[in-house]
Amino acid sequence: MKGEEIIGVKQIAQMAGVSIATVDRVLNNRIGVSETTKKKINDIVKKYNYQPNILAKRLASRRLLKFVTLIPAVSEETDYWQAPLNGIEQAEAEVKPFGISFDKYYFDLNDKQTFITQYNKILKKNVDGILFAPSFVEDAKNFAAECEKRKIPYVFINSDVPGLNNLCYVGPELFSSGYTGAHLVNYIVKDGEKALIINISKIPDSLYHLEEKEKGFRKFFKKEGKKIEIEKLEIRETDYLSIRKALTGALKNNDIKVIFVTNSREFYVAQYLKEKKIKNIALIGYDFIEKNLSYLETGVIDFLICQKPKAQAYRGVMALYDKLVKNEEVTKTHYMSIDIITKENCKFYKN
Amino acid sequence: MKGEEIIGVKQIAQMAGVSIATVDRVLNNRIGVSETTKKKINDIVKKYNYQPNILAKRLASRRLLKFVTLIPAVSEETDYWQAPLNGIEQAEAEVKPFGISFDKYYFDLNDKQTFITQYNKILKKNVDGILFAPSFVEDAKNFAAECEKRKIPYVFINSDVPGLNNLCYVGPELFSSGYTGAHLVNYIVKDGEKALIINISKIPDSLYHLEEKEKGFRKFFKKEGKKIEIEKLEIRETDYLSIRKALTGALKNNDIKVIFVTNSREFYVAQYLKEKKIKNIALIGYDFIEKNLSYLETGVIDFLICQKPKAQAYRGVMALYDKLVKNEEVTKTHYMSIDIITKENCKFYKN
DNA sequence: CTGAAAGCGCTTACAG
DNA sequence: CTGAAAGCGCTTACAG
Repeated sequence: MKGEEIIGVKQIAQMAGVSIATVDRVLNNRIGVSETTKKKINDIVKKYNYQPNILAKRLASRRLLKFVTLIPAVSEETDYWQAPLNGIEQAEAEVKPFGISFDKYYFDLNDKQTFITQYNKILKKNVDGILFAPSFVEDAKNFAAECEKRKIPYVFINSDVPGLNNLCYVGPELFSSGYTGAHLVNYIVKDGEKALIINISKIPDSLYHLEEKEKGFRKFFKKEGKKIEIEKLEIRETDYLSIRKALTGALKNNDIKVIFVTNSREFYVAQYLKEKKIKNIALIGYDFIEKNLSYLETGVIDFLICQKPKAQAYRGVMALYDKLVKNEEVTKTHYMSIDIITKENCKFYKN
Repeated sequence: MKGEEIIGVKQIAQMAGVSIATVDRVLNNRIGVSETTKKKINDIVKKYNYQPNILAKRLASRRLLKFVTLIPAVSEETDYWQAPLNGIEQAEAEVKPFGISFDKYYFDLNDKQTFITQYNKILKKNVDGILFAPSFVEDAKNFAAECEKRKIPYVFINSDVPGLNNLCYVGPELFSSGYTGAHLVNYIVKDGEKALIINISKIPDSLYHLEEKEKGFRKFFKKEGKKIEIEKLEIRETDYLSIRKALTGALKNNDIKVIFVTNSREFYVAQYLKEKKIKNIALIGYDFIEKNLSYLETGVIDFLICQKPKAQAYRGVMALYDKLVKNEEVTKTHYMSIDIITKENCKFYKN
């Protein structure tokens, strides 16, 4: 910090009166050094605040690392997972020169078995770090257990599975995102008026996540002492026709002021509102995906709550890198910011 | 991309039937290579998509780079500039191992002369890249001209000065941030009701920026065809007493529904509203600074519009790095996202 | 216009 | 338990 001389292994070796090979052994906690020399070297390291040159380290080390990622495939239904994939690729480009290679695996969000098949493939390989989306909670736990058996650090993105020894989690804090959504809703509904929460999903595993958001949403009004009416609609299909039918039922003879969709499927609701030419219902939902953006721009959707899926994956990979290459401590939980996107600021948003 | 062999200077030299020194000359556009060999080498580079190993490059190059930054000092009045400083320091830590050292200079936002004094000091040194906040437009232009004379690339953050040959600008797009603010206001005021815009500043140079935001703000209502009344208050002092007086005048016998402050000084307005126990006026302003946050948390301030000042500085430094170290093209204008911060999502925000 | 050699700060066998 | 030497992929003088 105060402009000290920068020293290297050579200088340390000289001062300690040993060879650089011995210094290297101490620096990297390799075995086979007497306690006396070890201490002598460590003292010098401390005194001069020696910082290894990471460039030289990676260049000299012929050891290559293999990172593996396992996330949902981009599907026709949603291009959401394109963003995390982009984040992985950005990280890949950045750490490639440091001798790290990537293997990318994908599973089908509608087919739990594909997740299992893929993780079994991964476990057969020689990998140094894993990043995955634990979309199917139980299977994710099994995968995690296998990783631990093999002492492979693993990182979660997008959703967390508490109670495991993952290196870290990078993603949203769901409760607060629902809570934030409620604040926005609060500018739109008045006392006595109605809001409608809609959960659209056919994967049982995702219900937990949706309900966390819902809890946050409800908590806001409880805490603020607002007397709005909250209705709820569960839709267990993800095709427009089913959703259309459900909405027709729910909105009939009903004076809903605002709809809060707990995941990225609000484009279906928007499609419905547009089709029926309903203009006096505000709509808030999640995620910066193509289908939502077009409705945001035309004003059918009022707010999108987003959590930088690209950055999630990028940071997740970098956590593995920090741990395995830089040997740094990693913060276990890294919550993303809760971003509020409107028609006006969306063009500046980096998803 | 398709798992080709990774080749290095050695392989290229071998294939071209020359020495690696010659390859190096071509790769780095140094003089003294015949056109024939140059072409031969470039063809191989292209054919194998040779990517230089940046680690080895920096390690081998004994050339050190000096980056200089010139930003406002953190003052009693506002800790805003702490964030960009943190961003610079983060970038510094990251690129230090690549042989880059930093000199940080500061000026007083209330004293234009300090900016001039500092930049003259900088110009006397041997520097390779400069990042600065062009708060005083004319003086910034002079500084920029000197940089160009010396062929030193320079980057702007926080506010732009169009028409110059800066390497890039990283910061907000002001018009759109005002426009976004208006959208939020629009949920609060109804037709026929009143909004108040307040510009608080005593630096004439900053007025341009405030007015850009104001233009965006007004444009929204014009475009949406909303018939709200917009009043405006100019305050040319930045102490509470002056502001208190101005507010008392402006709010007397007036039914303002929402106040939009065009910079970070809304904490003064919040202080006033709190003091006078006025609860039915919503307040929107700029910037994630301590003084605003406390009012945000108690609900006096409804929304804060923020633009990641830390990331601005970080990205600004990295632009110099990309240009000078990686020899990459740099996008000239890099607008930050326009972030909407509420009581609920503020604790997840990374300013 | 071109090449042989040393070196950047580390790690990695190998030898003792 | 320890050291001498080669090498990672580049750049930098120096010599021709």
